[in-house]
Amino acid sequence: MRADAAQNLDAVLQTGARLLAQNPATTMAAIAAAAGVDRRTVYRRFANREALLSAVYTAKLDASQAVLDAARLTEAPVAIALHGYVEAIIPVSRRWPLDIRRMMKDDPEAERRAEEQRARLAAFLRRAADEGLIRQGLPPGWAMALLGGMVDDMAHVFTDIEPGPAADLVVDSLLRGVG
Amino acid sequence: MRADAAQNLDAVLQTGARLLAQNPATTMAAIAAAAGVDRRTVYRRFANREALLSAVYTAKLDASQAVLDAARLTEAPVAIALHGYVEAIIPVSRRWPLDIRRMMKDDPEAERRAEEQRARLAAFLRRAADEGLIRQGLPPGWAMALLGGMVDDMAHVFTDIEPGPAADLVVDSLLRGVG
DNA sequence: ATTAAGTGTCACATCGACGTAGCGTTTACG
DNA sequence: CGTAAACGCTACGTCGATGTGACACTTAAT
Repeated sequence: MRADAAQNLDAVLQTGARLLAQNPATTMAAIAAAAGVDRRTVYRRFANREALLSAVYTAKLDASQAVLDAARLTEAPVAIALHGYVEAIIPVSRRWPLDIRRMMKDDPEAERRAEEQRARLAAFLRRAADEGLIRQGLPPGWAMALLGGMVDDMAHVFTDIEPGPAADLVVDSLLRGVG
Repeated sequence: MRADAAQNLDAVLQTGARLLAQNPATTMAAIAAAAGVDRRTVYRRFANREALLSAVYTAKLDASQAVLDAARLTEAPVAIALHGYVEAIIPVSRRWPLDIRRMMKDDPEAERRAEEQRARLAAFLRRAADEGLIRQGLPPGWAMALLGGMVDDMAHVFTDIEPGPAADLVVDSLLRGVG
């Protein structure tokens, strides 16, 4: 692939992720215009809208999978692993601000990968509970829901906080609250 | 208005809120079908799609405003007011599961009311910080983001937890965390 | 029972988004 | 340089959603 083509493709993916996050009904024409390319160029890379969506999902899933792989969730001390994971996943969420749950319903492969990644995180949080970092007796999934929500807020609302301090605040708020 | 007409209108509003929450691009025909009504009937009550959307927003804003009015946020002890507010807002969020931020961009009046309600809640949380229930030194809006996220999770993910226990868990997790 | 309000159905026009085609031009890369 | 790849542009057909109109029917309320 030619260098300019690769750059255009990346621009389309990035821009598409950003616009589709703001409005899942964003048109192909709007994405093309915002990416600075002709509408026809988008169709040259992606056969149809579905294919573009799928490519954006894949890009996000690849990035978050890389974070999971690097976080040593099963070996490292839980507190360390938790902080490292949060600090690394925030930039990914900022670069690919898509809402997974809402948009992947019609893409079974993406749904499968997302579910697998959720399972890995859930296993880690179970370990955290077993080792006493997280309290027992909570509804299953509650800690994960809180963690996901805090990460999303940090990624998309408090956009001017760097990943490091953001992870500090998320971990502290999750474990000790704001009281 | 005739009684059956009122019932149909309510069904359209309820069904519309539910379907539009799942998918903001839900078609008028789908809403009408799910409400058990002909498409033409929807257009008799609401001049166009915009008007239906606006009516759904208004219904949600009315309900949440009633909760704010009843919560005694400026007089009651902060811990009591917080718990009461959460317990009362969860059923509202379940009945009108719309994502405010994403959908009201083109309805200035709804946006204004939503902003006003956010301001009332923010003022309450400032009082909570002044009185020591919430820690100082947090980024502005962080406590509110956490509270909103927890309420949404409780309303739409943990749907089988009653409002009372749900409020217990939200307040406890917000103030003391899950560590 | 009467009546007016409300509804369902068939039909129609409009409009925007999708996806495709051809053609001339630009540009990266050997 | 030369060339093939990539691009921009204009145009076209299709399709689904929106919104409207006319007419016959049911049904709530007096």
